[in-house]
Amino acid sequence: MTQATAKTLPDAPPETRPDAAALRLAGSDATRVREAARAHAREAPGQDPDLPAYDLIELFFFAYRDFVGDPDRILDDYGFGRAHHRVLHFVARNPGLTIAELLEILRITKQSLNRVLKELIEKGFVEARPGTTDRRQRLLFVTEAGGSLALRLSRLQTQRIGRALADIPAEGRSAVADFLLAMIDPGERDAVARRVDGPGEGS
Amino acid sequence: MTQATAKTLPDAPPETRPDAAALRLAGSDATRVREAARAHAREAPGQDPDLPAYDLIELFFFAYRDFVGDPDRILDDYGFGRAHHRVLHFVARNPGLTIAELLEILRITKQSLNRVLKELIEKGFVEARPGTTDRRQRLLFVTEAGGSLALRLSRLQTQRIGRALADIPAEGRSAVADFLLAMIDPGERDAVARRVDGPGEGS
DNA sequence: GCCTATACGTCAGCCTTGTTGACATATCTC
DNA sequence: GAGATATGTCAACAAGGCTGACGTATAGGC
Repeated sequence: MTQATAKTLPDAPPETRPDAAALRLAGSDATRVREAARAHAREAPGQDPDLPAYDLIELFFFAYRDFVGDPDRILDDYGFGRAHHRVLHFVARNPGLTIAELLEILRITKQSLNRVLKELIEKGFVEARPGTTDRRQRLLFVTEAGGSLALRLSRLQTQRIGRALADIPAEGRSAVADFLLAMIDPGERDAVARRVDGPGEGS
Repeated sequence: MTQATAKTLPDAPPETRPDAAALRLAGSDATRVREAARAHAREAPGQDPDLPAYDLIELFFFAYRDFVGDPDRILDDYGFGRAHHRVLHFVARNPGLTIAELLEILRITKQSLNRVLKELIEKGFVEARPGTTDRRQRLLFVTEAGGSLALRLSRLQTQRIGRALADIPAEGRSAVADFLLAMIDPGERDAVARRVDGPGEGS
């Protein structure tokens, strides 16, 4: 997981690439240009696609890396990876989830899902029961152990989020949530929004 | 394989588990409790670790997935993956970057790095030159093609970010940046902040 | 001018987690 | 009863992490 992007320095087109030293020790001219571009980018963030939002791109990258890093360490003790985490999380959050629904959420193949799901079941963290109305389906639930682990991992991540939000005023906090939601593909935004707040019930 | 390292998996007594139907069709009592908890979580997001911030956890997950999904499609045409993207990005952003520095940023092993870096060099997207002061080092630069690709990918991601920020007021935007920065491990926050705005120069 | 530490490359093998393709089984629906 | 659907499974493969071991060139201290 994990990823980033790229860039050509606005003031340094690659073909004109000066020497290494020259680039690194770029004089005050280049510095001034860069400063101006940066200031502009701050006013109209992402509005001008010619000025990539390098700051947010990289912040997002590093933030996400640390965000998933917390659980990773714990999962390791159980012999689980991120894939297990995702499955465990969504099953915990959506009791009675169907295989098909889970595949839809995770967007992986059933073979990939089955590998980790099988392990979660064998180790007693997840349980599958035949559907009541449609007995071909397998409804997924976390066991007590699974629920505890899922909760523990969620709390870990929640703590990091809590620390990050601590110094942010209320309006800023909703801006963060709005931003994250708006980063999602428009087509699935609604589905995610619905799933995110209150999966247990239509409410 | 998956072995629970030196750990006795806490057994999950299936008998304690409530029935599937009971869980899914939880009555209005449960619904009311859930509503209350959700409202509370909105006021004090992440402050109470007993109430996981499920919304932000999941939003972050889905947002990041779509965020890296854009470049993925393009990279595919070049036979590159996310690993290539990361390398290309940081080399483009930090001309003259050293192998050691890149390893530091990416936090992967040199063997992993070398695999993708070699491909990027062979395909003419990245170039390595011996260091001037220390000739053991290899200073990395993007070629013209590399710069273009990097820029193209950054613009793609910038567009998504721009759309996401479009409806967010100025204060909210800085809150987003603050949030992302604060999500990063405190220890490396400074290093990232420095790298993020203006890697070319100490400025 | 050595000698050691450092920067980097490389070979070999392993793991996780994703993929495709083909096929099996149970159950639902018409 | 026939066909669609939900799921499981076998086999093979790829990307991108990892460890361990070892090789080479250069820097730097003495």
